[in-house]
Amino acid sequence: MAHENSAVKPTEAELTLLNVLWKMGPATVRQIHDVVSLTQKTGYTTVLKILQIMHEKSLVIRDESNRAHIYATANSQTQTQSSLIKDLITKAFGGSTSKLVMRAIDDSTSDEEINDIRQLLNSLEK
Amino acid sequence: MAHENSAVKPTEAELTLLNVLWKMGPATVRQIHDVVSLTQKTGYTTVLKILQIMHEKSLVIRDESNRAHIYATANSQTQTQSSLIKDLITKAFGGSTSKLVMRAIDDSTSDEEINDIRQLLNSLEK
DNA sequence: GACGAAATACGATCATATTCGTATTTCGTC
DNA sequence: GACGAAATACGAATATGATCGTATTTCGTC
Repeated sequence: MAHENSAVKPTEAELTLLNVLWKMGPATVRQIHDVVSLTQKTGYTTVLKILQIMHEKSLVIRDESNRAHIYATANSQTQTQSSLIKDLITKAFGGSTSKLVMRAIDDSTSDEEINDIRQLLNSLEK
Repeated sequence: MAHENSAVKPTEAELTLLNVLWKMGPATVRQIHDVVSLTQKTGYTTVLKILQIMHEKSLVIRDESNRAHIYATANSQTQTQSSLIKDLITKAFGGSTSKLVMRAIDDSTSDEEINDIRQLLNSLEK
């Protein structure tokens, strides 16, 4: 059976906030804005508005029991990453996961990263 | 020195047309529209307009020597794929290529694809 | 219970993407 | 060189995303 939310692809601004939430865990708008402000000049109400929209889309959940609502991601980082990769594979790699992986690896990856990847592959072997 | 076009990220509609051009090679608007029409109900002038915008953005080049202009991609499929992957790695994987690769591989890949990937890794070994 | 700080809610503005209708241009054929 | 088919050019309408100003609400403190 399909998930109701699996089709919702976050926009760029939304993804920025999801990244913050994945790093911090549940947080208030104020806390999220403080972090975002370190790297961007985005207004407080802009962050608030985007979070409200994300709530409508069920990209985040929120605890309204206190005055300052506490936001948290509705889906795990892993789920969202998978969804975004899947989308890219479909739209730019003709549906081929291996083509995406090969392109990613070809594009300058450090020896350390190559090792990480090889170990994962070995662990998949029967 | 930087490439003037390396920063231009195609939109979704644009990527659809790039896919057609990569498959067909240089083509007229008519030819591109015919292919797109197989899977979508998009008007001829819509395809034309998007190609014109892509030309302004230098995502495509065109030969205007004949009445029906012939469009071709400005960048290779590989370059564009790399650019899109890089963008996703930055925005959703904290800049880690190996994390993206691991996620892609974890997400249900066929045995055949796993073998393709492993062979690529072996070829990278010294 | 009034005040004020800090929060949310709301709505307007601006930017970009997408779509397509209509106008104009081009060129082969008669 | 006029005609018509088929192309491009142009502009408008619509949708979505991003931003922020202002209004309203909330709640602790006096």
